[in-house]
Amino acid sequence: MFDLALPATACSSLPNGQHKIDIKPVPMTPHTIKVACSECNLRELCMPLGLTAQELDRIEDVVAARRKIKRGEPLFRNGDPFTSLYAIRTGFFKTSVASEDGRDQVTGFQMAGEVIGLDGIVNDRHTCDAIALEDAEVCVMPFDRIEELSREVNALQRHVHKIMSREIVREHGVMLLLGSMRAEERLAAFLLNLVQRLHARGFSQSELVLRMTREEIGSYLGLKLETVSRTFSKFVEEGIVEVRQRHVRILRTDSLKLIVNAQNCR
Amino acid sequence: MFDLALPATACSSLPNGQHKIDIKPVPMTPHTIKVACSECNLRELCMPLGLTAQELDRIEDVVAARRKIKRGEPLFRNGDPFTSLYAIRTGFFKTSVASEDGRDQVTGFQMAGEVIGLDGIVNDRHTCDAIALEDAEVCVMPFDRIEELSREVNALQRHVHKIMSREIVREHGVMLLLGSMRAEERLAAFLLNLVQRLHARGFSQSELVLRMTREEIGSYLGLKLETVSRTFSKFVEEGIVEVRQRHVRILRTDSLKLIVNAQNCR
DNA sequence: AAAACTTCTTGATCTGCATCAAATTCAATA
DNA sequence: TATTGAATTTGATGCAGATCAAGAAGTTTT
Repeated sequence: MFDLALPATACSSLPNGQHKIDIKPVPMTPHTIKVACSECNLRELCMPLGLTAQELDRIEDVVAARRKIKRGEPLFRNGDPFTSLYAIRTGFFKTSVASEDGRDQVTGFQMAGEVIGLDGIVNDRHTCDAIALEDAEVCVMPFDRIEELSREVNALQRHVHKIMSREIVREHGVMLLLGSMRAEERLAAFLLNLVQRLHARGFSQSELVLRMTREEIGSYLGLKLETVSRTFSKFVEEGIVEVRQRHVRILRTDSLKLIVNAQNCR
Repeated sequence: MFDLALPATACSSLPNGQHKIDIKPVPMTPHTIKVACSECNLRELCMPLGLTAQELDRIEDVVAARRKIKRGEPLFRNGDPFTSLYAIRTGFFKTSVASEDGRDQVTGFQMAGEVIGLDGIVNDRHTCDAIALEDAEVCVMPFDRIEELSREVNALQRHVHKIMSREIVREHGVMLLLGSMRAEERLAAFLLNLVQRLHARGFSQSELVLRMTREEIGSYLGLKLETVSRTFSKFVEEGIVEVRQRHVRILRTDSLKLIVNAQNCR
C-alpha cells in the first residue's frame, strides 16, 4: 500500500544494517558546488528513471545547493515563505501541523530519497514544520526551476506529478489508519511501513532504529505515548518483536501483517 | 485552514439557498460537444485566474467531454485505469479507500468546482472509489492533455501544482482532526468546513443540506454513526444548530468555532 | 396507500485508550 | 564519572466513544 515501487538494486551501496550518520559539520557555501545527481546513489529514488544522458545533465540544474540541518533544527517552519522542494540525501525528518490552539499532529516521517515541502506550493508559504530527527543533508531544489525544467523535460514533469500524487495516496493510507484502526493495528502498520521503506534503501528487513520518540510515534498514530509503549510491550510479550529502547528487531513479520489485516472488531 | 481563497463574487449566479439538482438524464455523446469554460460559472473555481483570452481558449481543450453520473454510481473505482482528472460541474461526491480486510474510510466529500482523481497519477490506476452522492456532472480532462498543455501555458502548470498541493494540505487538516480531536470538535470542524465551501459557491452561510448519511460522515470523521447522531443531538440541545434529517441550520457559528479551538482536554 | 427497506435516534452497557502517577532507564553535560 | 533532565515503562483508574438493541422516521417500491 505504501509501496515505493523501487528496484531492489537501488542504493545497494548503502550499508545493510544500521543507519550511518554523517555528523561532520562541514560548513558549505551554497551555490558554489556543482551537484552530481548522476553520481548520487539515491538517484533512483528522487529522479525519474530512464533519462537520456543529456536530460539527466539538464535535470541536475534543479539542485541549487545542498544544505545541512542539525538534529532538532527545522528545514522549514509553518509560515515560512515557500521557495523550494527538498530531496533528502541523508538523515530523517518529521513533518507536523499545528492547530490554532496549540495541538499538533505529526503528518509523516521522511527518509533519504524522499521529497519534502510540497505543502508550500498552494499558498506560497509552508503550512507545516519539517524538523530533522537526526543530522541531515538535503538537496535544495528551487520550485521555479523545477517548473521551468519540467516544461522541457517530460520525464521530469511526469515525475513531479507522481511525487505529489504519491503523497496524496500515502495520506489516504494514514487517514484509513487513523479513522478505522485500533492501537495494535496502527503500530503494526507503522513498523511494517518503516522497515519496508528502509529495506528499499538497502537496510535490513527485520531490524531498525527508530529516530523518533514514543511521543512522536503516538502523535503520528493518533495515540498517547503510554499507549505506544504498552503496545510495544505487548508485541514483545507475544514474541513478535524485540525492543531495546529505539532498537527494534522484528521477529515475526507475518504476525504484524496479520494484526493489520484482521479487522479485529470495529 | 480549509480556505479555498475564492473571490466572493464567484458563482454569484447560483441560487443562495438550497442545492439545485439537475436531474434531467439527457444522454450525451462524448467528444461531440465543444465545452465553453469561458461561459462556465465555475470558471473561477477550477481554472487559473488572469488568463489572456487566447490562453483561456487553449485551455478549454483540456476538457474532452462531459459525463453525467447518477446518484450512487461511481465516477471511478479502486483499480480502474487512470486516464483523466474530473472537474465537478454539478453534484456531490465522496471518495473512499478500502483496506484489504474490507474496512473503508471516506477520505473526502467533493462539490462543484473541485477536482477529483489525483490519486490515480502515481500508479496509473485509481486507488480509491469516487461515488456520486447526488446526480452529478463532471468535465472529463484527460491527463495527457493536461500535461501537454501545462507545458505551454504556465498558468495552467502552476494551477495543477496548486490543486495537488491544496489536496495535500487539506489532508493534513484531516489528519489533525482524526489524530487529535474529540467527537464534538470533529463534527463542528466538519460543519464549518462544509458551510464555508458552500458559501464560497454562493450558498447560505448558515443553512445546508447534507448529501451524505450519518454513517458516511462517521467514516470520514473516524466515528460511528451513533456517535455522529448523538453529537448532532447535543448541538441541538445546546441551541447551536437545528437539525431536521439532513437539513441543518447553524444558529451559532461562533459556538462551533469555539468548540473546534478549545483543545477540550487532550 | 401499503409494504419493504433504509436511515436515524435514543437508551443501556461495555471497553480501549486516555489520564494520572511514580519508578526506571537512558542521554547529555558538567 | 557524577549530575541532571529527558524518555520510557508500568500500574491504577476514569471516561469517551463503541457496541448492542430497539423503535421511530423517512424513502422507495409495489
